[in-house]
Amino acid sequence: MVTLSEENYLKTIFHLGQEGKEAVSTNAIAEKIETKASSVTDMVKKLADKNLAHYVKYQGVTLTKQGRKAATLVVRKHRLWEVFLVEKLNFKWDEVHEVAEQLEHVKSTKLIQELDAFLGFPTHDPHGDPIPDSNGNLTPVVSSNILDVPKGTKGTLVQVKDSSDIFLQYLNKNNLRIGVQITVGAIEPFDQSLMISFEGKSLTISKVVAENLLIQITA
Amino acid sequence: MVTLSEENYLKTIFHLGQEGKEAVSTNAIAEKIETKASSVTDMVKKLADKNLAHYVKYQGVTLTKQGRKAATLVVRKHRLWEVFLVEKLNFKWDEVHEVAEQLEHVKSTKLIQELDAFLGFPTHDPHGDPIPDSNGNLTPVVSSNILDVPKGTKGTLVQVKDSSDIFLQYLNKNNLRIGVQITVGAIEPFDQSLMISFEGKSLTISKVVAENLLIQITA
DNA sequence: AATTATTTTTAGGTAAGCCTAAACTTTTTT
DNA sequence: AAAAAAGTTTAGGCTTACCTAAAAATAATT
Repeated sequence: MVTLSEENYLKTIFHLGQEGKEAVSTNAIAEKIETKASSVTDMVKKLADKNLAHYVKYQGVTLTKQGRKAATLVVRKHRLWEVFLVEKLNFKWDEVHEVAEQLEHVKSTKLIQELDAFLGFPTHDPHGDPIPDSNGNLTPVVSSNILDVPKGTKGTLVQVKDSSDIFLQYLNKNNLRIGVQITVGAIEPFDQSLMISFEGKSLTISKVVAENLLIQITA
Repeated sequence: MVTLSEENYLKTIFHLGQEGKEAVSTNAIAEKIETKASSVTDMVKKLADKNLAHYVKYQGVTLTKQGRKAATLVVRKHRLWEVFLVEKLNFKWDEVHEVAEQLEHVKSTKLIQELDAFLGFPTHDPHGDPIPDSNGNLTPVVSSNILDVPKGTKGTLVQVKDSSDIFLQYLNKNNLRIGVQITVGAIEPFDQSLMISFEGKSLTISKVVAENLLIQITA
């Protein structure tokens, strides 16, 4: 059995170490989970004992195959619940996180299967993040960072990297939603701020904002 | 803050002491929650400290106004989730309990409000139990035990008292569902088994079964 | 009413998951 | 390459929610 707390650690290691393959430091986990490094050391030993993680003292943690599967299944549940909250219960994309954090730990295979079907087998959550399948496999979104494409590129906003309330609220205010057609404009050399246009309007976004927008090139 | 464990105790005290008004013994709680009496004593002291229960040593527990409200809100969530599982996710009424036990502890006012609306403000769960409103108020089902009405009485099956999987599966097998029109027949004096007819067929049910069926008299 | 049986509480302990403070590694800087 | 800084682990504690065994109170029986 994987406890609620263990699930949160697995998920965090997965997210921090690009799908759990790269070693993640104790401190990084501690910061994300808002706990102390010493607590992380304790837990990581436990995960290693249970064959969910590889752990070498002072060298960081990676997930085992088993650990990665457990992690993706939590991610799957989290993202399916997010879709449910937005599509069925009128939540805004900046309101779903906290509730999905709780719902993701509910244990029932039937529940998640039926939820998936009820939602029409969605492939992405409200932030454009891909939903792992029931085996825990995950197809990465093919997309480009809006800062890396040449001026004049047109594309669809498919994913936002930062899912914090505050960033999503900024996007709301500016009508930037998943699915909008964006034309990339010029980068200001001084501060790397970027001009984009969509839905007939133009908008200048800072470098920090631009770094978090991923588009799928259409033309 | 009320912990998950506290919520389970509150709910149990509520159910065992007819809406929490009647004193409930330590042992009764222990049995229901599948724990030891000594653990119950510990917890009940904690609930009293938090002003959620009245507790007099050796005399059992009742809920305070505050405790009763907390309990009914958990019951409300439990029953709304049961409706969701049956109506939207194709669960059978004998499959919902375990999952609803987990979902009932998710904390989010918006979630439960929106879920209620999404389900069309249901008044009863799949077993016919009334759903408390958002203030925790609960309208009891007006109904009669099928054993207490005279031969020839017609009524609608509105509630089943036992919600255990095994009992519900027995009802499934015999096509007894909430809503069926039942005509009450004769009681066998020897073992108090009871003849009922519905949907054109007759069925003899044991006393134990009959005790758990509540009908609303229609004629 | 006294004894026995049952129920309940108290006392002392355990595991999970967290904490602080001190010790130890690794990395960075000089 | 030594010293300082940063990161990590160990040691020892705390709290929650359990447990067992023994003591105390209530209820049932004779």
